[in-house]
Parts: sequence; structure tokens; C-alpha cells
Amino acid sequence: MPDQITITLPDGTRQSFPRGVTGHEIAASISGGLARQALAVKVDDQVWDLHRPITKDARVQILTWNDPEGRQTFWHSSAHLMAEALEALYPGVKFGIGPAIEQGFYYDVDLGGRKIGPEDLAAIEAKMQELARQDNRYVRREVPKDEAVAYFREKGDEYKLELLEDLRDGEITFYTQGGFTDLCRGPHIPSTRPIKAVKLTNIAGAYWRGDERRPQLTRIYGITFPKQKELDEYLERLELARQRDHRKLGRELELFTFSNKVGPGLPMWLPKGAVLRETLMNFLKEEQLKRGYQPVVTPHIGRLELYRTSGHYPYYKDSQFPPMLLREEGDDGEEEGYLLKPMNCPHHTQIYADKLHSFRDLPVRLAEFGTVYRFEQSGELGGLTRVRGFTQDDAHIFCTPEQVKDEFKNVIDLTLTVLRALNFDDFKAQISLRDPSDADKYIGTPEQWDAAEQAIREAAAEMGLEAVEEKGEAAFYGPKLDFMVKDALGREWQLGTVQLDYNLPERFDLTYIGSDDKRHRPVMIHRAPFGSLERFVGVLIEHCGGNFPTWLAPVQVAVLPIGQDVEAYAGDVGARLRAAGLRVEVDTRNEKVGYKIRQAEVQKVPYMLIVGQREQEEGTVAVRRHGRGNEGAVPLEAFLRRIREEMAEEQAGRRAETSAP
RNA sequence: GCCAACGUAGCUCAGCUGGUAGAGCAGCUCACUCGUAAUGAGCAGGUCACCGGUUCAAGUCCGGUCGUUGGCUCCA
Repeated sequence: MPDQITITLPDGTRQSFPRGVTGHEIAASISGGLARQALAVKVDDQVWDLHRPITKDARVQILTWNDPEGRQTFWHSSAHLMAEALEALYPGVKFGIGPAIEQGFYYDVDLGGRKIGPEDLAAIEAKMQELARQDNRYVRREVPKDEAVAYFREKGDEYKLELLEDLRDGEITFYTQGGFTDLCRGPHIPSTRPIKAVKLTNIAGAYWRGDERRPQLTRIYGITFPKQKELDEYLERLELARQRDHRKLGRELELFTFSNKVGPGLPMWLPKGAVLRETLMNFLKEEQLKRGYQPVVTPHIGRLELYRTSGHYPYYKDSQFPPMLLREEGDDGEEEGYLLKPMNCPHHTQIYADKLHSFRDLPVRLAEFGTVYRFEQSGELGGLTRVRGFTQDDAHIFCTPEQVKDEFKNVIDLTLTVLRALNFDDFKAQISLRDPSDADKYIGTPEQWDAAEQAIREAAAEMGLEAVEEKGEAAFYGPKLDFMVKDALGREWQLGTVQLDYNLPERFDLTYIGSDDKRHRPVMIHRAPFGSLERFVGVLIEHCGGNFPTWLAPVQVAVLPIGQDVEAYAGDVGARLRAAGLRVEVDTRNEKVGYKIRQAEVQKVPYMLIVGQREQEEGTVAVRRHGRGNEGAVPLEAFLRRIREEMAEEQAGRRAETSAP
């Protein structure tokens, strides 16, 4: 064996190093700065400790704080540091698992009957910082299984013992830093020193191994940074997120509300929120008409038999409101009654089945803003993003297998139109494919699936839509294309969805007559560009921080007379704008104009028109754009042209005009 | 559904180790008639989420219920 190995760096350069070289040594050979910043090293596709010897040819990348995997390693090591602090403060504490997460880390611990609350976190943080300053190295050690078992048996940590049961001898490693040793696969950063800023963010209960029959452990969440400044920035971002929280803005802007008396998870739209919602719906209705959709309307309930046929009842009984029973179990052993609809598709199949369809009729596109009710688990409810009653911008397309690709293109075009009109520039498309190793799970033939998956792929490509493919993510009844949207704070939400369905046409025995004069099975496509109006508006509020594009703003123009002597003129301005189709409020309250401006600014009204004697004499309005301040007086007609033009451009997605928050 | 924290006026929040509630904003009234982010004064507003217990006495302590939030689990 040669004593030299070849290391390939990310830029493609190859260098020879002595066998057993460490990531740290490679970093040092590149630059002293890199060696100081290095947290871990990626060897081929695995992240390793910086001081672990590399013994064969490999691709090597030095990981720093700037690499996601570097931060993960940093946070994983921070979890160990927190565990060390907990052991110091609460002797006898037992440990579950303590991984890094997207933003920070947590550790599940058993405090043995002791309780800790948010007030204890500061002490733990202080202890962590004290320990971090000791600059203790994270030392990796391979441990025989019996020795590992003996260690945790002695320590009395049954959780680690259970974890050990699943591990094979020879694959077990311990990591020790300072006085704390943990069963851990690693990797870790070289020492505790880089952990400078510590914030423990939350305490929550979590079952051991996610199993509700197992003991409940205390999960402590935290995040750490190499610099205090970065922690400060992180906390600032969190504060910003709170400012944009749709629940807070929804109340402040009077968009929606909840009432205990109505019930949890059942949102009510206030007048301003309802305007917003209707404006969105009208926009989509127009776009759908352009694309060959036909509106339909169906009732809010359906017979249980309908949902037995569709397969939704009783299979999804747990997440449905209990049925309205007319008859308990009858002779056939089945109850009879009605169900509040959890989906619109069964109703739509019956509209399709209302008449005999020729292949010449297809595709049939049935669209409805259908309100559905699902009994989400109480712990899942939250704001508008998870509710029990919501309206889907639902449509079902019945088509031939050959038409699937064009229909997907049509829907992609529609969805992109919607996203552009709302300034969602940063979205992700995901094609969910079947898991080829589990063919039995799926309805339809492999040939059908291959064709459908290929059709979706091609549709996305031809529409210029970059989509990631996820194998095994498809539903049992068909592949799908989902749109995930990031809000302004980088959180990801699934909104729009397009799903192919082989199942329902089969279950409802839907047919069309082909050119061969025989009956054929149509394919069904479920699609919803918004997904649910409720969730979509919730995400939209957070995306724009309540500063809606002008075409959507509940109040588009506030007319603010300076004194009572110009109220008549203000009223006239308001009337003319309203006649032009704008949503206008005229503020004739007996207040100073500064106060009225503040009110309109706080309510995030896009345009304020201040009118006084001067404007009245000249037939002008003094325009003030939300967040920007006074822009001077213009004739009312000029303002009307401006705002109309702006809204048209916004809807076409040509302008990303958002006023300052 | 499970765990934890929380629940005081429409909103945001005070209320120490138990001694029957307080501010700001919003609302109403009055005065001021005002030129680009809060005019002043006054008034009114609470079964302290609900139910039960401990106590001479409960917003405060204990138990339960409901709700909210954060997690866990689930999501046609």
C-alpha cells in the first residue's frame, strides 16, 4: 500500500497527502484562515470529524459555518454541550436523543420527576457558555458493544441502552467532551470553543421514540452561533416573523376572527378579509374561464353511501366530523345518513356522471370553490394554516390518458399566473412519483403510471417549470405535482397541488364513449392552485407582511380631508373613485390630518389622498403612497390612470411593487 | 389525540409571598377646525376562560373542563 493518498478538492484540484491525513491538516495546507474556520470535513459523501484520519483516496470538502452541514455539525455538538450542562445542573438526568435540526438543535431528556420551566433556561445557557469557554475537545472513540452497555447500565440510562440494542458491535462510537460522554455517531466540531452565543428557545414534551405509550421526555430546544452578533440577528429575524404573523396581522387589519362559540378551527372572515378573499376568487374565476373551466355548485353534505363508494368513509372516519345518522345499522349492517363533505370530488364525479360523455366532450373541467370540513386533530390547529372548515379552489378535470400532459400544462400555466400576480417569486415545484419497489401499493397499471409520470415531467419541462422529483411520495391513486411556496421568512408551505387519480373514476365507474364506439375510463385530475383559500391567505399575509398588492388591498384608497370645509370635495373624490370600481374610504372624522394618515398607514392602505382647499380649487388630490410619504398633488384623473395601470401590471405579474412595511 | 406553557377590558399588557382589579391604545361625549405617522379633557368598559375544591378570605393555591400557542403524532 502506498503511503500517499490522493485528495480531490471541490474545485477539482488533486493533491497528494500522507495516508492518515486529517481534514484539519488539509485545511491548514490551503490556508490558515480556513483551518481556523473549519468545523468538519466532508469525505466523499460523509461528514467526518476534522481530526479523523483519512486513509484512502477521497473527495474532500472543508465545512465551515457557511455550509449547511457545517452548521448542522456545530449544532449537534451544541446539543452535547447542553447535555453536559444539564448533567452538571441536574445530576442523574437521563438522555434520549439530541440531534441538530434545521435551525438549531434539541435534546430529549428525562429529568427524573424534576420539572424545569422557561425560567431555568438562563441558568443552563450560562452553564453552557462556561463549559464552552473551557475549550474541551470532542473526542471520538470506538467502543465495543459490551463496554458501551456496561457504561450506560452503570449510569442507569435506559434510553441509551435501548438505542444500543439496535446497534451492531463494531459500529459503536462514544464522544466525550469535558466530563460528558455520549453514545453518538458523530461527527462533531473539534472543540467547544467556537460555541460563543447560546440561546435556549423552547421546552416541549416529546414521547420517547415518538410513541405515545412510551415515557414522555422533556425536549429542550436551542440554537447556538459562533458570534453573538449572529444570535442577535437571529433573534431579530424571529421578532420580524412575529410582526408578520398572520394571526396578529389578521386581527390588526380586521381580516378574520375565531370564536370559541362557533368552534375551534372554524375561521370567520370579517368584511375586509372577505373582500380580499372574494377578490382572489374573482381573479381565479376569470383565469379559469379563459382556460375552459365550467363552474359548478354542489351541496355541503352527501350521503354516507357516496363516501363509501369513494372510499373516504369509513376509512378516514377519524378526521371527519361525525356523520349525521338517520338510521343506525340496518339489515345490511350499515348505518345510513349524511356526511359533511371532506372533499368535493365525489360530488363532482356525479356531475360528470349526469350525462353520457363522448370523447369529443373531453376534457371536462368542473370548478367550484367548495367548502369542506375535516376534523383535524385538536393539537394540529393553528391560525389559518390548519383549520377544520376551509374552501378549496377545487376543480376536477376528466380527460383521456392522452390529454393528461396538455391538462397539466394548462394547470401549470394557471398556477404560475396566480403565483406571479401575488409576487411569489421563490417557489418550488415537486413531482411526486411512485415507489417502484412497492408496486402493490398503487392503483393502476405500471404502464399507466409510466405514461402519467412521463406526461407530468414533460408538461413541467415544456412550461419551463423546474421541478424536483421525489420517488415514493405519490399517493396510492396517482402521481402529483405540488407547488411549495416560501414566504418572506424562508418557511416553506405547500399550496397548489395537481393530482392524477386513477382511483375515483374506477370506483364510480365513470366512462366516456371513444371513437371506437366503446366505453373507456377517463382519467381524473384534482387541482387547486391556491390549495385552500384560508391557508393561502394566511401565507400571503406573511409573505407580504400585510402590505397587499393594490389590486387585492381591502381598502385601496383612503381619502383624507384636511378640514370639514373640504368634506364635500373629499366625498366627491371618493364617489368618483368608487364609480371607477375602487374600494375607497373617506375619513371624515373630526381629527387632524396627521392622525388620519397614521390610521391609514397602520392599516396599510396603499394610497392616501389628502385633500384641502388647494386641491379642491385645482381639482387635484395630494397622493401619498403607503410607506413612502407625500408624492405631491396630481389631477384626480391622473391618479385614476396611475392606480389602474398599477393594478393591471400587478395582476399580470409584471410588477413586484410592494410598498415598504 | 398526547405533553408543556399560557388564558386579566375590544387590543397589548401590569397586578409582590392569598386581603374581592389597573395602565396605554381602541370606543363614547365635549372642546379644538387643524397641510402629511398619534390634539386635549372627561366618561364608560372586567362573573379575572369555565366548573369545582382548599381557606375567615382566591385573579393569585389545588383539581377538572374549554381554548390558544409550541412541540409530538397524523394529514384523503
